[in-house]
Amino acid sequence: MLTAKKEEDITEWYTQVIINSEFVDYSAVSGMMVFRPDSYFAWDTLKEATDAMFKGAGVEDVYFPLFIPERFLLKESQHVEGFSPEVAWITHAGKSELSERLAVRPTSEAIMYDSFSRWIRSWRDLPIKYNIWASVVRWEFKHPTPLLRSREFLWNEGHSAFATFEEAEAEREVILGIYEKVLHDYLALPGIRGKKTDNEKFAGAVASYSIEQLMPDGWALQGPDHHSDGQNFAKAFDIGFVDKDGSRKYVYQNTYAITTRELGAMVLCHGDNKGLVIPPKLARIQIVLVPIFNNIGKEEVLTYSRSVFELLKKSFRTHLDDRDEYTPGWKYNEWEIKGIPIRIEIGKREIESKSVTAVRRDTGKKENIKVDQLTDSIKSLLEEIHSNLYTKALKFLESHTFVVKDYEELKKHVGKGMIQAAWCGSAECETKVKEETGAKITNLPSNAQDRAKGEKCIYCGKEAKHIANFAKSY
RNA sequence: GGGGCCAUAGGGUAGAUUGGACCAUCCUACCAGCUUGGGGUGUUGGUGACCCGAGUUCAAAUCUCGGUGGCCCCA
Repeated sequence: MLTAKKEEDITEWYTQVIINSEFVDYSAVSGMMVFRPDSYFAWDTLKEATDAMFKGAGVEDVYFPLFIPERFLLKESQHVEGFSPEVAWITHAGKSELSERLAVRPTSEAIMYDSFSRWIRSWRDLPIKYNIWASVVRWEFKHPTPLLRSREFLWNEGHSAFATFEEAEAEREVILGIYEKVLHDYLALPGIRGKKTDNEKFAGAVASYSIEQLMPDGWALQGPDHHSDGQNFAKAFDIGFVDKDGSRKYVYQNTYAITTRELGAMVLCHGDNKGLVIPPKLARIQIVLVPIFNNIGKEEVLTYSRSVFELLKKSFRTHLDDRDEYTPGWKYNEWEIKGIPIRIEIGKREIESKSVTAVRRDTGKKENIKVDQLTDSIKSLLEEIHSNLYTKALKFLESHTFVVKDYEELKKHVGKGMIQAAWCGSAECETKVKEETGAKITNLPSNAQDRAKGEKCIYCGKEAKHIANFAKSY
């Protein structure tokens, strides 16, 4: 049972929902969590869908070691600086101390690029478009939250190498397009695509782009991202090739990722005071059948329920909840906490009218559906649920995106949503705003940049170069 | 990075100020049975816990120190 209300205490609500729904659990290791069947199914589905799109874009899956020799991690200075405070180290094997410490990967550049440097010889070896599905460990000292900030999380790590800067740049559109499609089609979540500022870019990158998402408490969460590494890593790891003209050049590289954090975003955005609301495509169980009987009509109801179950099972992930020890009302509540998209109630009335009663998780609306139209009706109902979830999330994002012209106005909206304001591009102004308001620049929204012309910086008043999206951020 | 609060069955709690009567309270969960069944049925019986280590004491869930873990606020 949930006691916290989402609109009153969202952090307590979040904890109660993910635990009580048996979505995830805490583990004995601080900051590290357990994916139970429902959350792992959702991730696995997301992963398979993303992977299929990657493969469509010519990306190949590989796997690299979990451990990275210390000397590799030290090769790119910004990279080291960014990650070293959070690295977990392997120092011993059994009782003997290792001659060189091994880092548990916080990200895989250092181990992958050592191989890249040996594999790439000629322009004919390029481009390389590799991806690994893996988990990484970042020993965060901020208070960990399951899915949103875990010390170990699952993700994809795309790593590409190109002969030219132009080719590398062209990849960004493809990958971010895939991520937006995954967010839209599977998680039913919108986002704001844009460039990160130099302060906020990935450690070692030349430029980072992200999809920023807005949570119901008015805070922003960084979603999937894509980084242009330029030749930084290529120079540090000596990834060179002989070009057509006979000269030796360094490759241009990109990296990109989507993580299990998205499941946290899904919980926050779609969930309600009854529990989780899982978008149909990510639901391990899409439809749950609850037979309603008393001792007299029991067999009849169960027989009818089983026939409906056999029918639905052919097209949907369906579960028949014929447990005898719980009442229908109890079952309704349980499946609602778990966020199952559709509940079907079957009792005497439904048998008489050769129908079922379907109840939507997202709206709670009940409707009677004749059995001979069941498969088609359920199919469109699931689609409706998905698009309703997306539309609601999009409306929330739109109604909580504030375009502001002066600093006082910006301050008023901090913590209440995305705040778009003109910015001169200086790190000083960015830092001052963050210090004074707590809001940072999440990114520079791609679709808003044409509005920067003629505007003045929200902080210093000098000529603006960008429209920046300010928000308090997870 | 700084400050504060907390730790008792699977979950939530009482017991602590005043160390003893506590083989530790209550709700929930779990197991067995009966009952019930269109929004968390009722009932009987049962299972299950004092975060870890050291100290003080005749006696520690309770006091002291250390550790570990969790939560909140500020940067």
